[in-house]
Amino acid sequence: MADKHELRDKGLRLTPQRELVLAAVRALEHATPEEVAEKVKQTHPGINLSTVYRNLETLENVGLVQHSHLGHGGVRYHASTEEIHAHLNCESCGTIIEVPIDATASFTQSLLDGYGFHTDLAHLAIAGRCETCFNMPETFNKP
Amino acid sequence: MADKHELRDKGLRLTPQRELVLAAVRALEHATPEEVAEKVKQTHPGINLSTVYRNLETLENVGLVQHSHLGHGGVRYHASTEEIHAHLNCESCGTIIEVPIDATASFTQSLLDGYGFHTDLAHLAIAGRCETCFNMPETFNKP
DNA sequence: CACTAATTGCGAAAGATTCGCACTTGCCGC
DNA sequence: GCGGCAAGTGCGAATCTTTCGCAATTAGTG
Repeated sequence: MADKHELRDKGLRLTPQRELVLAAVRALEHATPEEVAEKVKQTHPGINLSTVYRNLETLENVGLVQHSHLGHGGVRYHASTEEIHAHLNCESCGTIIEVPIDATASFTQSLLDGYGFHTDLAHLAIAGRCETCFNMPETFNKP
Repeated sequence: MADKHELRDKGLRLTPQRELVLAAVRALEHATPEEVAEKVKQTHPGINLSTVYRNLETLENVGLVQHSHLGHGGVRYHASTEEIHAHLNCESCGTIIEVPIDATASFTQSLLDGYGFHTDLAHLAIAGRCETCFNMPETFNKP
C-alpha cells in the first residue's frame, strides 16, 4: 500500500490515519472527501472527518494527491500518480468520460500560443452532454 | 434596463426585485449570487438573499441568465445575451481570460467525433496559469 | 376594487468545510 | 528502551453557502 518512506521523505509523520487516507485516494480515484472517509472507516472506524480533510490538504501540499472539480457536486481527489486525463462531465446523467491528455494537446497549445495560458485540463471537468442525453431533450437543464 | 415585456412574456411576474436581479446580472457579468445581492441592495436595500437565489434560479429556468463554475470560488451568473465564451481561470491570481467560443471549435468537434460528447465550454472554466503566474514558481499551489 | 396565485421576507435547516483546543502519539536524541 | 516536544488527532462549534417552510405581501386579472 503506502510505502513507509514516501510520507516520511516529504517531512510528514507516519500515522495510520494518514496512510489510510492516501491508500483510499489511490484505491478510489475521483473520490470526494466524504467517500474517502467512508473507505477509511472500513479499517479505522474511529477516524474523524476533520482528519480526512486535513490529510487531504496535507497530502496535496506535498504533491501526493490532487483535487479536481468534476461538476456540480464537490471536490474530488485523486493520486498524483494516476495517468493524467481530462474529464468530460455529462450534465444530465453525471457520467464522467476520461480523455487522455494528449488528445487535448493541440487545444492547449493553441491557448498557450493565443493567450499565453498554461492549461491544466485535469483540474476542472469539461461540461456538456453525452450522446445519450443529448438525444433526450426532456432531460435538458435538469442535471 | 430590463424591458417590461421580457419577463412577462416568459410568464413571470414583474416585481422590482426580479427586475433588479436581472439588471444586476447584466451589469456585473460573472457575478456570484452574493455580488448580485450587493448590487441590488444599492437601489433596493431590503432585498433578501433568498429572493436573489430564487430569482436567479427562476431567470435561469426561463433562459434569461445562465450560471457557470469559474474556479474554486462558487457559482457565477451571466446574462444569456452575453456573447458566448470559454473562461480560462488562472489558479494563482484568479484572473479570468475570455476566449471566443469559435477559437475552441476544433477542440469541441474532436470531442464530438471521438467521444460523442457535446461540449458546453461556457459552463465550466478551464483551469491553468496565466503567463505572469506561470513565471512565478513561488505562487504555485497557492491559488 | 376584490380575488388568487405568485412572490417576498425571515428565520431556520441542511450540507460542506474549517477552526480552536485539549489530548495523544510519532519521532528524535540520549 | 525512555522522555520530551511538536505534529497530528478527535471533537464540537463555527462558518459559509444554499435551500426550505410558512406567513405576509403584492402583481395581474376581471
